[in-house]
Amino acid sequence: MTKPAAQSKSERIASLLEAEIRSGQLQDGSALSSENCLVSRFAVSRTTVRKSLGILAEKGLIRTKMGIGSFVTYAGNVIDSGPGWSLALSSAGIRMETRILRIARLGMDLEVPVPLAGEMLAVDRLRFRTETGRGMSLERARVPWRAEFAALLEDGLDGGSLNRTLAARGLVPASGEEWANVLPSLGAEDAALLGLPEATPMLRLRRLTRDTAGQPVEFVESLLDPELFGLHMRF
Amino acid sequence: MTKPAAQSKSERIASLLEAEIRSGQLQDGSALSSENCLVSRFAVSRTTVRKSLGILAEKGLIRTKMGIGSFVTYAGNVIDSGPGWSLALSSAGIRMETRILRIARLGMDLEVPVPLAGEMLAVDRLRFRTETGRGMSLERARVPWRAEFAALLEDGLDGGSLNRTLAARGLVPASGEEWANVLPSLGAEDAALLGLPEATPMLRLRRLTRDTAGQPVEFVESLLDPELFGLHMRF
DNA sequence: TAGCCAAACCTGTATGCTCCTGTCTAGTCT
DNA sequence: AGACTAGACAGGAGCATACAGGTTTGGCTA
Repeated sequence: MTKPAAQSKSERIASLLEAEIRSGQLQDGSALSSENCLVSRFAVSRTTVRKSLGILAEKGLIRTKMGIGSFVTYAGNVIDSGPGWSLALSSAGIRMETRILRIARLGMDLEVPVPLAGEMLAVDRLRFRTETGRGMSLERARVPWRAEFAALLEDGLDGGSLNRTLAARGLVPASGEEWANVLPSLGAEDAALLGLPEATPMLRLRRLTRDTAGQPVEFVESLLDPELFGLHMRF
Repeated sequence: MTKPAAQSKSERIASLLEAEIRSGQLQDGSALSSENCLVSRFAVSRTTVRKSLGILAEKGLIRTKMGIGSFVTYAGNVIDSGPGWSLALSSAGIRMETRILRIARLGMDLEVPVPLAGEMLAVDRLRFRTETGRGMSLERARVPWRAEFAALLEDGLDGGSLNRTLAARGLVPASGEEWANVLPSLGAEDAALLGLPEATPMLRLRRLTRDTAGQPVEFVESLLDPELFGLHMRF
Protein backbone atom coordinates (compact mmCIF):
# COMPACT_ATOMS: atom_id res chain seq x y z
CA MET A 1 0.00 0.00 0.00
CA THR A 2 2.45 2.66 1.12
CA LYS A 3 5.21 3.35 -1.30
CA PRO A 4 8.82 4.18 -0.68
CA ALA A 5 9.98 7.68 -1.48
CA ALA A 6 8.49 9.00 -4.68
CA GLN A 7 10.96 10.59 -7.04
CA SER A 8 9.10 13.39 -8.70
CA LYS A 9 7.60 16.38 -6.94
CA SER A 10 4.15 15.70 -8.32
CA GLU A 11 4.20 12.14 -7.02
CA ARG A 12 5.44 13.26 -3.65
CA ILE A 13 2.70 15.84 -3.35
CA ALA A 14 0.14 13.32 -4.50
CA SER A 15 1.14 10.80 -1.86
CA LEU A 16 1.17 13.52 0.76
CA LEU A 17 -2.37 14.50 -0.09
CA GLU A 18 -3.33 10.85 -0.28
CA ALA A 19 -2.03 10.36 3.24
CA GLU A 20 -4.15 13.26 4.45
CA ILE A 21 -7.20 11.80 2.80
CA ARG A 22 -6.68 8.25 4.03
CA SER A 23 -5.92 9.41 7.54
CA GLY A 24 -9.27 11.13 7.67
CA GLN A 25 -7.91 14.66 7.93
CA LEU A 26 -9.81 15.38 4.75
CA GLN A 27 -13.20 13.75 4.99
CA ASP A 28 -15.45 12.46 2.29
CA GLY A 29 -17.09 15.32 0.47
CA SER A 30 -14.83 17.99 1.86
CA ALA A 31 -13.07 20.32 -0.47
CA LEU A 32 -9.38 20.41 -1.13
CA SER A 33 -7.73 23.78 -1.27
CA SER A 34 -7.82 25.38 -4.67
CA GLU A 35 -4.97 24.71 -7.05
CA ASN A 36 -3.54 28.15 -6.43
CA CYS A 37 -3.60 27.55 -2.68
CA LEU A 38 -1.74 24.31 -3.15
CA VAL A 39 0.73 26.13 -5.38
CA SER A 40 1.65 28.48 -2.56
CA ARG A 41 1.46 25.75 0.08
CA PHE A 42 3.92 23.45 -1.66
CA ALA A 43 5.84 26.20 -3.42
CA VAL A 44 5.61 24.51 -6.81
CA SER A 45 4.04 25.47 -10.11
CA ARG A 46 0.42 24.95 -10.91
CA THR A 47 1.36 22.42 -13.56
CA THR A 48 2.88 20.21 -10.89
CA VAL A 49 -0.09 20.58 -8.57
CA ARG A 50 -2.43 19.65 -11.40
CA LYS A 51 -0.38 16.58 -12.15
CA SER A 52 -0.69 15.55 -8.50
CA LEU A 53 -4.43 16.06 -8.53
CA GLY A 54 -4.58 14.03 -11.73
CA ILE A 55 -2.91 11.13 -9.96
CA LEU A 56 -5.40 11.30 -7.10
CA ALA A 57 -8.32 11.55 -9.49
CA GLU A 58 -7.21 8.45 -11.36
CA LYS A 59 -7.04 6.58 -8.09
CA GLY A 60 -10.60 7.66 -7.44
CA LEU A 61 -9.67 9.54 -4.32
CA ILE A 62 -10.88 12.91 -5.47
CA ARG A 63 -13.14 14.39 -8.08
CA THR A 64 -12.63 17.83 -9.50
CA LYS A 65 -15.26 20.10 -10.92
CA MET A 66 -14.54 22.93 -13.25
CA GLY A 67 -15.15 26.32 -11.76
CA ILE A 68 -15.64 24.91 -8.28
CA GLY A 69 -12.77 22.84 -6.98
CA SER A 70 -11.63 19.35 -6.01
CA PHE A 71 -13.48 17.15 -3.56
CA VAL A 72 -12.57 14.08 -1.60
CA THR A 73 -14.50 11.01 -2.67
CA TYR A 74 -12.87 8.59 -0.30
CA ALA A 75 -12.97 8.61 3.46
CA GLY A 76 -11.34 5.40 4.57
CA ASN A 77 -14.61 3.54 4.88
CA VAL A 78 -16.17 4.76 1.69
CA ILE A 79 -15.91 2.17 -1.03
CA ASP A 80 -17.41 3.84 -4.00
CA SER A 81 -18.35 7.45 -4.37
CA GLY A 82 -19.96 8.53 -7.57
CA PRO A 83 -22.14 11.47 -8.38
CA GLY A 84 -24.92 11.42 -5.82
CA TRP A 85 -24.62 8.56 -3.40
CA SER A 86 -21.62 6.90 -1.92
CA LEU A 87 -21.38 3.35 -0.73
CA ALA A 88 -19.94 3.22 2.75
CA LEU A 89 -18.69 0.49 5.02
CA SER A 90 -20.50 0.47 8.34
CA SER A 91 -17.32 -0.08 10.30
CA ALA A 92 -13.96 1.30 9.38
CA GLY A 93 -10.68 -0.54 9.27
CA ILE A 94 -11.85 -3.59 7.35
CA ARG A 95 -9.27 -5.01 4.99
CA MET A 96 -10.57 -6.64 1.89
CA GLU A 97 -9.59 -8.17 -1.40
CA THR A 98 -11.30 -8.57 -4.71
CA ARG A 99 -11.45 -11.73 -6.78
CA ILE A 100 -12.58 -11.78 -10.38
CA LEU A 101 -14.92 -14.72 -10.74
CA ARG A 102 -15.18 -14.63 -14.49
CA ILE A 103 -14.80 -12.55 -17.60
CA ALA A 104 -17.04 -13.91 -20.32
CA ARG A 105 -19.17 -13.16 -23.33
CA LEU A 106 -22.82 -14.01 -22.91
CA GLY A 107 -26.38 -12.84 -23.47
CA MET A 108 -28.00 -10.52 -20.98
CA ASP A 109 -28.76 -12.61 -17.93
CA LEU A 110 -29.75 -10.03 -15.36
CA GLU A 111 -33.07 -8.41 -14.74
CA VAL A 112 -32.82 -4.69 -15.53
CA PRO A 113 -35.46 -2.06 -14.77
CA VAL A 114 -35.04 -0.69 -18.31
CA PRO A 115 -34.77 -2.40 -21.70
CA LEU A 116 -31.28 -3.81 -22.21
CA ALA A 117 -30.55 -6.93 -24.19
CA GLY A 118 -28.08 -8.52 -26.56
CA GLU A 119 -24.56 -9.85 -26.28
CA MET A 120 -22.65 -8.66 -23.26
CA LEU A 121 -19.21 -8.60 -21.81
CA ALA A 122 -19.73 -10.02 -18.34
CA VAL A 123 -17.41 -9.37 -15.41
CA ASP A 124 -18.30 -10.93 -12.08
CA ARG A 125 -16.39 -9.92 -9.01
CA LEU A 126 -16.39 -11.03 -5.41
CA ARG A 127 -15.19 -8.81 -2.59
CA PHE A 128 -14.21 -10.57 0.62
CA ARG A 129 -12.55 -9.84 3.94
CA THR A 130 -8.89 -10.58 4.05
CA GLU A 131 -9.00 -11.95 7.58
CA THR A 132 -11.99 -14.25 7.49
CA GLY A 133 -12.40 -14.87 3.79
CA ARG A 134 -16.10 -14.19 4.23
CA GLY A 135 -17.78 -12.60 1.25
CA MET A 136 -18.82 -8.96 1.50
CA SER A 137 -20.25 -8.25 -1.90
CA LEU A 138 -20.94 -9.76 -5.27
CA GLU A 139 -20.80 -7.52 -8.31
CA ARG A 140 -21.98 -8.43 -11.77
CA ALA A 141 -21.07 -5.94 -14.48
CA ARG A 142 -22.47 -6.15 -18.00
CA VAL A 143 -21.24 -4.09 -20.94
CA PRO A 144 -22.74 -4.25 -24.44
CA TRP A 145 -20.38 -6.42 -26.45
CA ARG A 146 -17.80 -4.93 -28.84
CA ALA A 147 -15.40 -6.81 -31.05
CA GLU A 148 -12.45 -5.16 -29.32
CA PHE A 149 -13.42 -6.89 -26.09
CA ALA A 150 -12.36 -10.28 -27.43
CA ALA A 151 -8.80 -9.85 -26.19
CA LEU A 152 -10.01 -9.16 -22.66
CA LEU A 153 -11.38 -12.67 -22.30
CA GLU A 154 -7.83 -13.98 -22.24
CA ASP A 155 -5.73 -11.04 -21.13
CA GLY A 156 -7.99 -9.75 -18.38
CA LEU A 157 -8.75 -6.14 -17.56
CA ASP A 158 -6.36 -3.21 -17.85
CA GLY A 159 -4.79 -2.99 -14.43
CA GLY A 160 -7.59 -5.11 -13.01
CA SER A 161 -10.01 -2.22 -13.37
CA LEU A 162 -13.10 -2.45 -15.53
CA ASN A 163 -13.58 1.30 -15.48
CA ARG A 164 -10.09 1.90 -16.77
CA THR A 165 -10.60 -0.76 -19.40
CA LEU A 166 -13.74 0.92 -20.62
CA ALA A 167 -12.30 4.41 -20.47
CA ALA A 168 -9.35 3.31 -22.58
CA ARG A 169 -11.85 2.28 -25.24
CA GLY A 170 -13.72 5.55 -25.18
CA LEU A 171 -16.55 4.29 -23.01
CA VAL A 172 -17.07 7.01 -20.45
CA PRO A 173 -20.35 7.42 -18.60
CA ALA A 174 -22.00 10.82 -18.83
CA SER A 175 -25.22 10.12 -17.00
CA GLY A 176 -27.00 7.24 -15.43
CA GLU A 177 -29.64 5.77 -13.21
CA GLU A 178 -29.46 3.88 -10.01
CA TRP A 179 -31.77 1.64 -8.04
CA ALA A 180 -31.43 0.37 -4.52
CA ASN A 181 -33.67 -2.07 -2.74
CA VAL A 182 -33.75 -4.98 -0.35
CA LEU A 183 -33.36 -8.47 -1.73
CA PRO A 184 -35.32 -10.38 0.90
CA SER A 185 -33.43 -13.62 0.53
CA LEU A 186 -30.11 -14.58 -1.01
CA GLY A 187 -30.23 -17.43 -3.53
CA ALA A 188 -28.41 -20.69 -2.97
CA GLU A 189 -25.62 -20.19 -5.49
CA ASP A 190 -24.85 -16.64 -4.45
CA ALA A 191 -24.96 -17.65 -0.80
CA ALA A 192 -22.37 -20.33 -1.47
CA LEU A 193 -20.14 -17.87 -3.28
CA LEU A 194 -20.33 -15.35 -0.48
CA GLY A 195 -20.20 -17.86 2.34
CA LEU A 196 -23.37 -16.50 3.88
CA PRO A 197 -26.54 -18.26 5.05
CA GLU A 198 -28.96 -18.86 2.22
CA ALA A 199 -31.81 -16.78 3.57
CA THR A 200 -29.76 -13.65 4.33
CA PRO A 201 -31.46 -10.43 3.20
CA MET A 202 -29.14 -8.39 1.00
CA LEU A 203 -28.84 -4.80 -0.10
CA ARG A 204 -29.16 -4.78 -3.87
CA LEU A 205 -27.73 -1.87 -5.82
CA ARG A 206 -28.17 -1.61 -9.57
CA ARG A 207 -26.64 1.08 -11.72
CA LEU A 208 -26.95 1.78 -15.41
CA THR A 209 -24.62 4.35 -16.91
CA ARG A 210 -25.00 5.93 -20.34
CA ASP A 211 -22.69 7.87 -22.63
CA THR A 212 -23.36 11.36 -23.94
CA ALA A 213 -25.50 9.89 -26.73
CA GLY A 214 -27.70 8.12 -24.19
CA GLN A 215 -26.43 4.68 -25.15
CA PRO A 216 -25.85 2.20 -22.29
CA VAL A 217 -22.23 2.00 -21.19
CA GLU A 218 -22.38 -0.38 -18.26
CA PHE A 219 -24.89 -2.10 -16.04
CA VAL A 220 -23.77 -3.24 -12.62
CA GLU A 221 -25.71 -5.22 -10.05
CA SER A 222 -24.16 -5.37 -6.61
CA LEU A 223 -25.36 -7.62 -3.82
CA LEU A 224 -24.05 -6.23 -0.55
CA ASP A 225 -23.91 -7.65 2.94
CA PRO A 226 -26.33 -5.35 4.79
CA GLU A 227 -24.35 -5.64 7.98
CA LEU A 228 -21.35 -4.10 6.30
CA PHE A 229 -22.70 -1.69 3.74
CA GLY A 230 -24.92 1.33 3.72
CA LEU A 231 -25.65 4.17 1.35
CA HIS A 232 -24.88 7.71 2.25
CA MET A 233 -25.46 10.99 0.55
CA ARG A 234 -25.05 14.66 1.24
CA PHE A 235 -27.07 17.45 -0.23
CA MET B 1 -8.83 29.87 2.63
CA THR B 2 -11.77 28.78 0.54
CA LYS B 3 -15.24 27.60 1.36
CA PRO B 4 -16.07 23.91 1.33
CA ALA B 5 -18.78 22.76 -1.04
CA ALA B 6 -19.73 19.20 -1.80
CA GLN B 7 -21.00 19.86 -5.31
CA SER B 8 -22.16 22.89 -7.18
CA LYS B 9 -24.56 25.01 -5.18
CA SER B 10 -27.18 25.15 -7.87
CA GLU B 11 -27.31 21.36 -8.11
CA ARG B 12 -27.53 21.00 -4.37
CA ILE B 13 -30.42 23.41 -4.12
CA ALA B 14 -32.15 21.78 -7.04
CA SER B 15 -32.00 18.36 -5.44
CA LEU B 16 -33.23 19.69 -2.15
CA LEU B 17 -36.22 21.32 -3.80
CA GLU B 18 -36.79 18.18 -5.84
CA ALA B 19 -36.92 16.22 -2.61
CA GLU B 20 -39.56 18.54 -1.24
CA ILE B 21 -41.62 18.22 -4.37
CA ARG B 22 -41.37 14.46 -4.61
CA SER B 23 -42.11 14.03 -0.94
CA GLY B 24 -45.37 15.83 -1.37
CA GLN B 25 -44.40 18.72 0.89
CA LEU B 26 -44.98 20.83 -2.18
CA GLN B 27 -48.00 19.42 -3.91
CA ASP B 28 -48.95 19.59 -7.55
CA GLY B 29 -50.03 23.09 -8.44
CA SER B 30 -48.70 24.72 -5.34
CA ALA B 31 -46.35 27.63 -5.60
CA LEU B 32 -42.71 27.61 -4.70
CA SER B 33 -41.33 30.50 -2.72
CA SER B 34 -40.30 33.44 -4.84
CA GLU B 35 -36.78 33.56 -6.16
CA ASN B 36 -35.88 36.26 -3.68
CA CYS B 37 -37.20 34.15 -0.80
CA LEU B 38 -35.07 31.24 -1.96
CA VAL B 39 -32.12 33.61 -2.21
CA SER B 40 -32.39 34.42 1.47
CA ARG B 41 -33.28 30.88 2.49
CA PHE B 42 -30.23 29.33 0.87
CA ALA B 43 -28.02 32.39 1.24
CA VAL B 44 -26.96 32.37 -2.40
CA SER B 45 -27.32 34.76 -5.30
CA ARG B 46 -30.38 34.92 -7.48
CA THR B 47 -28.33 33.66 -10.40
CA THR B 48 -27.76 30.42 -8.52
CA VAL B 49 -31.39 30.08 -7.51
CA ARG B 50 -32.51 30.63 -11.09
CA LYS B 51 -30.09 27.97 -12.27
CA SER B 52 -31.59 25.55 -9.76
CA LEU B 53 -35.10 26.35 -10.91
CA GLY B 54 -33.91 25.86 -14.48
CA ILE B 55 -32.79 22.34 -13.59
CA LEU B 56 -36.17 21.55 -12.05
CA ALA B 57 -38.00 23.05 -15.02
CA GLU B 58 -35.95 20.94 -17.40
CA LYS B 59 -36.92 17.85 -15.43
CA GLY B 60 -40.53 18.90 -15.79
CA LEU B 61 -41.06 19.21 -12.08
CA ILE B 62 -42.00 22.87 -12.10
CA ARG B 63 -43.12 25.56 -14.49
CA THR B 64 -42.47 29.21 -13.94
CA LYS B 65 -44.65 32.07 -15.09
CA MET B 66 -43.31 35.55 -15.53
CA GLY B 67 -44.60 38.00 -13.01
CA ILE B 68 -46.20 35.30 -10.93
CA GLY B 69 -43.83 32.60 -9.77
CA SER B 70 -42.96 28.95 -10.05
CA PHE B 71 -45.44 26.14 -9.64
CA VAL B 72 -45.11 22.44 -9.10
CA THR B 73 -46.24 20.47 -12.13
CA TYR B 74 -45.52 17.03 -10.81
CA ALA B 75 -47.95 14.64 -9.22
CA GLY B 76 -46.30 11.26 -9.10
CA ASN B 77 -47.00 8.22 -7.04
CA VAL B 78 -43.79 8.82 -5.19
CA ILE B 79 -44.62 9.19 -1.56
CA ASP B 80 -41.34 10.06 0.02
CA SER B 81 -37.95 10.84 -1.19
CA GLY B 82 -34.45 11.84 -0.55
CA PRO B 83 -32.62 14.35 -2.63
CA GLY B 84 -31.82 12.51 -5.80
CA TRP B 85 -33.07 9.30 -4.31
CA SER B 86 -36.70 9.15 -4.94
CA LEU B 87 -38.45 6.55 -2.96
CA ALA B 88 -40.89 4.99 -5.33
CA LEU B 89 -43.73 2.66 -4.77
CA SER B 90 -43.14 -0.58 -6.61
CA SER B 91 -46.72 -0.69 -7.76
CA ALA B 92 -48.75 2.32 -8.56
CA GLY B 93 -52.35 2.92 -7.65
CA ILE B 94 -52.09 1.92 -4.04
CA ARG B 95 -54.40 3.87 -1.81
CA MET B 96 -53.09 4.67 1.58
CA GLU B 97 -53.73 6.58 4.75
CA THR B 98 -51.53 8.06 7.39
CA ARG B 99 -52.06 7.80 11.11
CA ILE B 100 -50.20 9.90 13.63
CA LEU B 101 -49.17 7.56 16.42
CA ARG B 102 -48.00 10.21 18.80
CA ILE B 103 -46.75 13.75 19.23
CA ALA B 104 -44.60 14.02 22.30
CA ARG B 105 -41.71 15.68 23.99
CA LEU B 106 -38.89 13.33 24.94
CA GLY B 107 -35.14 12.82 24.96
CA MET B 108 -33.42 11.60 21.83
CA ASP B 109 -34.33 7.94 21.51
CA LEU B 110 -33.08 7.07 18.04
CA GLU B 111 -29.65 6.06 16.95
CA VAL B 112 -28.21 8.75 14.66
CA PRO B 113 -25.02 8.49 12.60
CA VAL B 114 -23.99 11.94 13.81
CA PRO B 115 -24.09 13.59 17.23
CA LEU B 116 -27.61 14.70 18.08
CA ALA B 117 -28.98 14.74 21.58
CA GLY B 118 -31.20 16.66 23.96
CA GLU B 119 -34.91 17.25 24.24
CA MET B 120 -36.88 16.52 21.10
CA LEU B 121 -40.27 17.01 19.60
CA ALA B 122 -41.20 13.51 18.49
CA VAL B 123 -43.74 12.76 15.78
CA ASP B 124 -44.36 9.12 14.91
CA ARG B 125 -46.43 8.28 11.88
CA LEU B 126 -47.73 5.07 10.37
CA ARG B 127 -48.67 4.75 6.73
CA PHE B 128 -50.95 1.87 5.80
CA ARG B 129 -52.97 0.57 2.89
CA THR B 130 -56.57 1.63 2.90
CA GLU B 131 -57.83 -1.72 1.64
CA THR B 132 -55.96 -4.19 3.79
CA GLY B 133 -54.93 -2.03 6.72
CA ARG B 134 -51.46 -3.54 6.41
CA GLY B 135 -48.64 -1.20 7.37
CA MET B 136 -46.38 0.16 4.66
CA SER B 137 -44.02 2.39 6.54
CA LEU B 138 -43.22 3.69 9.97
CA GLU B 139 -41.74 7.16 10.26
CA ARG B 140 -40.23 8.67 13.36
CA ALA B 141 -39.38 12.36 13.14
CA ARG B 142 -37.37 14.18 15.79
CA VAL B 143 -36.95 17.97 15.98
CA PRO B 144 -34.81 19.72 18.60
CA TRP B 145 -37.25 21.03 21.17
CA ARG B 146 -38.37 24.66 21.24
CA ALA B 147 -40.65 26.29 23.75
CA GLU B 148 -43.09 27.23 21.00
CA PHE B 149 -43.71 23.54 20.33
CA ALA B 150 -45.62 23.14 23.58
CA ALA B 151 -48.92 24.02 21.97
CA LEU B 152 -48.46 21.33 19.33
CA LEU B 153 -48.69 18.56 21.91
CA GLU B 154 -52.36 19.35 22.35
CA ASP B 155 -53.38 21.06 19.14
CA GLY B 156 -51.55 18.79 16.71
CA LEU B 157 -49.68 19.84 13.60
CA ASP B 158 -50.60 22.69 11.25
CA GLY B 159 -52.74 21.00 8.64
CA GLY B 160 -51.42 17.63 9.71
CA SER B 161 -48.06 18.38 8.16
CA LEU B 162 -44.90 18.46 10.19
CA ASN B 163 -43.00 20.27 7.47
CA ARG B 164 -45.56 23.00 7.26
CA THR B 165 -45.49 23.29 11.02
CA LEU B 166 -41.76 23.72 10.99
CA ALA B 167 -41.72 26.11 8.07
CA ALA B 168 -44.24 28.33 9.82
CA ARG B 169 -41.74 28.62 12.67
CA GLY B 170 -38.84 29.51 10.42
CA LEU B 171 -37.34 26.02 10.37
CA VAL B 172 -36.46 25.43 6.73
CA PRO B 173 -33.83 22.94 5.63
CA ALA B 174 -30.96 24.25 3.54
CA SER B 175 -28.82 21.12 3.39
CA GLY B 176 -28.73 17.65 4.79
CA GLU B 177 -27.51 14.09 4.81
CA GLU B 178 -29.20 10.80 4.16
CA TRP B 179 -28.40 7.20 4.94
CA ALA B 180 -30.02 4.05 3.63
CA ASN B 181 -29.44 0.51 4.73
CA VAL B 182 -31.12 -2.80 5.41
CA LEU B 183 -32.54 -3.47 8.84
CA PRO B 184 -32.15 -7.27 8.90
CA SER B 185 -35.03 -7.92 11.21
CA LEU B 186 -38.03 -5.90 12.35
CA GLY B 187 -38.45 -5.66 16.11
CA ALA B 188 -41.49 -7.07 17.89
CA GLU B 189 -43.18 -3.75 18.67
CA ASP B 190 -42.69 -2.27 15.23
CA ALA B 191 -43.84 -5.51 13.63
CA ALA B 192 -47.04 -5.35 15.64
CA LEU B 193 -47.63 -1.74 14.62
CA LEU B 194 -47.11 -2.51 10.96
CA GLY B 195 -48.88 -5.85 10.99
CA LEU B 196 -45.87 -7.60 9.49
CA PRO B 197 -44.03 -10.76 10.58
CA GLU B 198 -41.51 -10.04 13.28
CA ALA B 199 -38.43 -11.11 11.35
CA THR B 200 -39.16 -9.14 8.17
CA PRO B 201 -36.11 -7.34 6.80
CA MET B 202 -36.85 -3.66 6.26
CA LEU B 203 -35.44 -0.82 4.23
CA ARG B 204 -34.29 1.84 6.65
CA LEU B 205 -33.93 5.42 5.48
CA ARG B 206 -32.58 8.11 7.76
CA ARG B 207 -32.35 11.78 6.91
CA LEU B 208 -30.94 14.70 8.82
CA THR B 209 -31.62 18.19 7.50
CA ARG B 210 -29.85 21.34 8.60
CA ASP B 211 -30.52 25.06 8.31
CA THR B 212 -28.19 27.57 6.71
CA ALA B 213 -26.24 27.84 9.95
CA GLY B 214 -25.64 24.08 9.94
CA GLN B 215 -27.90 23.48 12.94
CA PRO B 216 -30.11 20.35 12.81
CA VAL B 217 -33.65 21.03 11.67
CA GLU B 218 -35.15 17.56 11.60
CA PHE B 219 -34.13 13.93 11.82
CA VAL B 220 -36.39 11.32 10.30
CA GLU B 221 -36.07 7.56 10.42
CA SER B 222 -38.32 5.64 8.05
CA LEU B 223 -38.80 1.90 8.12
CA LEU B 224 -40.18 0.79 4.79
CA ASP B 225 -41.68 -2.44 3.55
CA PRO B 226 -39.05 -3.67 1.07
CA GLU B 227 -41.70 -5.27 -1.10
CA LEU B 228 -43.27 -1.89 -1.73
CA PHE B 229 -40.41 0.55 -1.67
CA GLY B 230 -37.17 1.02 -3.53
CA LEU B 231 -34.79 3.88 -4.04
CA HIS B 232 -34.19 5.36 -7.43
CA MET B 233 -31.95 8.13 -8.62
CA ARG B 234 -30.82 9.71 -11.84
CA PHE B 235 -27.53 11.46 -12.32
C1' DT C 1 -69.77 51.85 -7.03
C1' DA C 2 -67.01 51.47 -11.11
C1' DG C 3 -62.82 52.54 -13.10
C1' DC C 4 -58.10 53.71 -13.13
C1' DC C 5 -53.49 54.04 -11.70
C1' DA C 6 -49.42 53.46 -9.12
C1' DA C 7 -46.93 50.74 -5.92
C1' DA C 8 -45.25 46.33 -4.85
C1' DC C 9 -44.66 42.22 -5.93
C1' DC C 10 -42.97 38.81 -9.39
C1' DT C 11 -39.87 36.84 -13.43
C1' DG C 12 -36.58 37.78 -17.40
C1' DT C 13 -32.26 39.62 -18.85
C1' DA C 14 -27.92 41.78 -18.91
C1' DT C 15 -23.40 43.43 -17.04
C1' DG C 16 -19.16 43.42 -14.36
C1' DC C 17 -16.52 41.29 -11.08
C1' DT C 18 -13.99 37.36 -8.47
C1' DC C 19 -12.32 32.86 -8.06
C1' DC C 20 -12.07 28.50 -9.79
C1' DT C 21 -10.51 24.74 -13.29
C1' DG C 22 -8.94 23.53 -18.26
C1' DT C 23 -5.52 24.23 -21.69
C1' DC C 24 -1.71 25.87 -24.10
C1' DT C 25 3.00 27.78 -24.85
C1' DA C 26 7.69 28.99 -23.97
C1' DG C 27 11.57 28.76 -21.19
C1' DT C 28 14.75 26.52 -17.48
C1' DC C 29 17.16 22.95 -15.18
C1' DT C 30 19.17 18.43 -14.69
C1' DA D 1 14.32 14.18 -23.00
C1' DG D 2 11.86 14.53 -18.86
C1' DA D 3 10.53 17.30 -14.95
C1' DC D 4 9.47 21.61 -13.65
C1' DT D 5 8.46 26.76 -13.85
C1' DA D 6 5.99 30.84 -15.32
C1' DG D 7 2.85 32.84 -17.79
C1' DA D 8 -1.39 33.76 -20.61
C1' DC D 9 -6.03 32.87 -21.94
C1' DA D 10 -10.52 30.35 -22.14
C1' DG D 11 -14.62 29.11 -19.81
C1' DG D 12 -17.57 27.65 -15.74
C1' DA D 13 -19.61 28.93 -11.18
C1' DG D 14 -21.08 32.33 -8.34
C1' DC D 15 -22.09 37.12 -6.44
C1' DA D 16 -23.93 41.74 -6.82
C1' DT D 17 -26.51 45.00 -9.15
C1' DA D 18 -29.41 47.17 -12.30
C1' DC D 19 -33.23 47.44 -15.35
C1' DA D 20 -37.25 45.86 -18.26
C1' DG D 21 -41.70 43.82 -18.34
C1' DG D 22 -45.77 40.99 -16.37
C1' DT D 23 -49.31 40.44 -12.39
C1' DT D 24 -51.63 41.66 -8.48
C1' DT D 25 -53.55 44.68 -5.25
C1' DG D 26 -55.09 48.54 -2.92
C1' DG D 27 -56.12 53.17 -2.83
C1' DC D 28 -57.69 57.15 -5.18
C1' DT D 29 -60.88 59.42 -8.19
C1' DA D 30 -64.84 60.39 -10.98
